[in-house]
Amino acid sequence: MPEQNMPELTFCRNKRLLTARSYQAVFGDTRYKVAHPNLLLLARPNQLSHPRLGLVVAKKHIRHAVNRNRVKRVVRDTFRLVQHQLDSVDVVFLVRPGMDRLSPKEQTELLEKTWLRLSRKLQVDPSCVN
RNA sequence: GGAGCUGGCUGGACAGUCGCCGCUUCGUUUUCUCGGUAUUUCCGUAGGUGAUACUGGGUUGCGUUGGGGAGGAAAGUCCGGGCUCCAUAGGGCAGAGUGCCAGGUAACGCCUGGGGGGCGUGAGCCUACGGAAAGUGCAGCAGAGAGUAGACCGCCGAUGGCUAGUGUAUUCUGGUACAGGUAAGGGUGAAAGGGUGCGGUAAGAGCGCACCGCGCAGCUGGUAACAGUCUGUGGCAUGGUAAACCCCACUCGGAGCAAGACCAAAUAGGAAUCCAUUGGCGUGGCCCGCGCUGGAUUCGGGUAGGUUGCUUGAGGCAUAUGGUGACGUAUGCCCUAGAGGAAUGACUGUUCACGACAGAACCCGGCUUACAGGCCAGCUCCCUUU
RNA sequence: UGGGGUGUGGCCAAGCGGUUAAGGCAGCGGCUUUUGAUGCCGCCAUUCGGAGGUUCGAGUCCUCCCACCCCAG
Repeated sequence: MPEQNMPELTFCRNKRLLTARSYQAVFGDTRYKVAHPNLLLLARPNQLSHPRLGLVVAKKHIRHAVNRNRVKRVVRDTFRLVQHQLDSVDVVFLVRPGMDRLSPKEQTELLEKTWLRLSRKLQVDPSCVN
C-alpha cells in the first residue's frame, strides 16, 4: 500500500484508451509483451506524460458479466496504484480463459506481479521488441 | 413434536484506507463566451467600431462541502404495451397468434374468481379444456375387417339345395356344410361401431324389456361456462386424430433507442415553390392507397465527431374505502442509478448462521429459468400429553 | 443491446409422423495380391443438443431450457 507524500492515484478518462484507433496502434506496433496463462499485456510508448490502459475482456473467455466486471475493476485498480512506476506507454490488457476462476485476492496478487514484470522490462529494454 | 401445503418478506453486518459515476455547496479565474459601466482609438450628423480597467452571468477544468449509486431475478428474450419514425396506420388478400366461462388491466399467451376433467387421506395441486352430425386427409406392421364395417377359427344351417330313413315325401325325422345367416366366444391390434342382466332365436343381434351410460328437446338454478334423485323423447344415431389441413369466434400494419431529433469538419449524388401523374424507387409478403423521384424557378444541404433521446413513471409508500378476489377510487407524503469500452470495487480488521444465483444500458407489465440460506402468517395430516 | 440462424456416428451430411435412421470420408476386421495401392464384403448411432407434452407411434409437431454461429456502430 502506498504511504507518505501520496502521489496522485486517480484513474480518469485521459488515462484510458478510448478509441479503436488507439487499440490498433498498440496491436500493430507491440514493443513489450508480458504473458501468463490467464492474461496477456501488450504495450507501446506514447507521446504523453502518463501511461494509458485499455481492456479487452471477451465474453468468450469469461462467461458471466459479474466476473467480467470484477476482472476489469481489479485490473484498473492495480494499474491505478502502480501507474507512477510505469513510463509513458499505452498498455492493452487481454484476458485468457480461467481468469474468472481465481479469487479476487489471487487476481490482485497476480496483477501486482504482472505490473512489476512490465515495469522491469520497460527499464531494462527501453525500445526494443521483445 | 413430526411430516406437509399455500402466500409473503429478506438476499451478510460494522469500521478504516485508496479509487469510480451523476447531483450539490463554496472557492479559484483554468478555457471559451455573452452582457453592463467608466476611460479612450478611428469614421463622424445620428450612430457604429476597437482597446484597457472594473463588474455580472453561462460554460469547462481543478480543488472543496454534503448526499446518492444494480436485482429478485438486472438473466433468457418467450409474450404484451408505452415511446419514436414510416401516412394520421386506412381498405382487401395472404400470414401469424389466442382458444371452457366471467371479470381485472394500458395490454397480454398474464392475473383473479368460477365450471368441467385428473391426482392426493387432506390442506391443496395439475389441466393447449372450442368444433370430428361443414368438408378433405391420416392410421406402418398385424388382422377377416381400420370407418357407407367385416367373417379367419367358431356358432347355426330355421329357409333353400343335395342326400338318407320309412309304404308315399313340398309337409315328419335325421345327415351334409353347398347357398346362406350370425357377431355370443376365440384371435389381431393403440383402437373392432354402448355396458350388465333377462327374454327371445336355428344360432344370434337394441330384435324386445329393465337398470346404467349417451344424444336431442324442454323446465329449473346460474350473467355465463355448466349443473340437476327433474320431465319428455330417440334404440343408440355420434370411434381416434384439429400441438394434420381446416371451420368458428376474437386479436394483430411494419420496424426498432444502433428508433428518432438537433449542432455540425469533409464531400457534392441536394432543399423549397410551381407544373407533370406515365415509368422507377420507398415502407410489410401482395394489391389499392400514400410518400419520393422527373422539368422550370429560387438558393443552400449533412457523413466523421458531438449533443440529445435518458429517466417523474400504467412510479412507490401510508391511510380510508368499494369488491369473494385480481384490482379500482380518494387523500396525504416521497423522488429512489443514469453510464457511454461502460460507474458500486479492491485491500485490511472485527463478527456471525461463513454468504447462493448473479451486473441496469429507452422504460414498464407478465411468463420462464437459476438460487446458500434465514424470517413471518394461515392451513392440513399423524403421534403424544392433559 | 437488438435482430436472425444452426444442432443427426470422429468429420461432412440426407431424412412425407410409420418397420431395424440413407449416403460419403475416416477407422476397424476380412477377401483378392508376393507386399502395397485399387476393388469387394462386413462392422461402427440403446437414439438424432437436453427435458417435458400431443399422438397408438416423434429425428420430424408443440413448449421450455442448453450450446454454438452470423448480422447491425
